[in-house]
Amino acid sequence: MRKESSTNTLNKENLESNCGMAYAIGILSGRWKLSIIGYLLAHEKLRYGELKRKIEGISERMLISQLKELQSDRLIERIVYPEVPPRVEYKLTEKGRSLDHILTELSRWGKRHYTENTPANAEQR
Amino acid sequence: MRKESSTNTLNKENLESNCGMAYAIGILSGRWKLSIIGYLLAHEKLRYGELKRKIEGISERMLISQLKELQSDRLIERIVYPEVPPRVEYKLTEKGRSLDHILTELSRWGKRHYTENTPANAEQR
DNA sequence: CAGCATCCCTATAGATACTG
DNA sequence: CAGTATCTATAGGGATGCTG
Repeated sequence: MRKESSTNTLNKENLESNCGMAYAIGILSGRWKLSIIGYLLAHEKLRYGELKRKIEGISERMLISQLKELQSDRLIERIVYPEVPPRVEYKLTEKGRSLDHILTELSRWGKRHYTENTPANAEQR
Repeated sequence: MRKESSTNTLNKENLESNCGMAYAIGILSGRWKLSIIGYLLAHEKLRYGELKRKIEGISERMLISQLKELQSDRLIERIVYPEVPPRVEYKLTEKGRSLDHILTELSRWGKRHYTENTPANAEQR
């Protein structure tokens, strides 16, 4: 797994029996990662600034760190154009794109269950 | 979405276009949720103490809170037996179990890509 | 046994200002 | 434009002790 991605971890036992899952989840569950992936699934290529504008609410710090993690996990690719007003584009890698199917299914699952959402113990908190 | 689950959020724009996904991810990305779901997929029914022992490393505080969230999202069901040494069992709901397929695929995806893991910029940090 | 309350520490992420 | 650097607040989560 990543060094200390911290948002989502599975313990050792589960890692052993379920490392694929742990890996997938570890990779996918940063605060904004799925936003980014989602936009890149829709738009093919996006510049840093475009992402920043689309994911309004995210700080530059977060955007960069999430992009770096995604890149380091080889889900996205960073393309630098050596121009004078610098230009950087991000796009999904083959690996990143290969998530499309699963994410679509997950999204479908979500849609299917989103409506029937009657929390059991909503009164808590 | 949940009130302030905070671990994983999608912003408004993305929520609109992708609310199913956001819902799914919001539900699934607590610190230990997938551990719990994983064990319940494997074991059908587990008592509080069993979970605590299996997910060694989790604190009671966390276990309870994750269980509550899962329950409140109707992924798991809490069954209380009115006995004198109290007994509580947790099991997946139909909804929870319906994730099996996707989680299996995700796990498979993870396994497939786990090995070919050569981080692009591992030297960062 | 199952779970809640409290204290407290640390990592995470927000804001802001700066650079190649 | 595309990031970095720093500073700080907050809250997530660990440890501990208590209760029905």
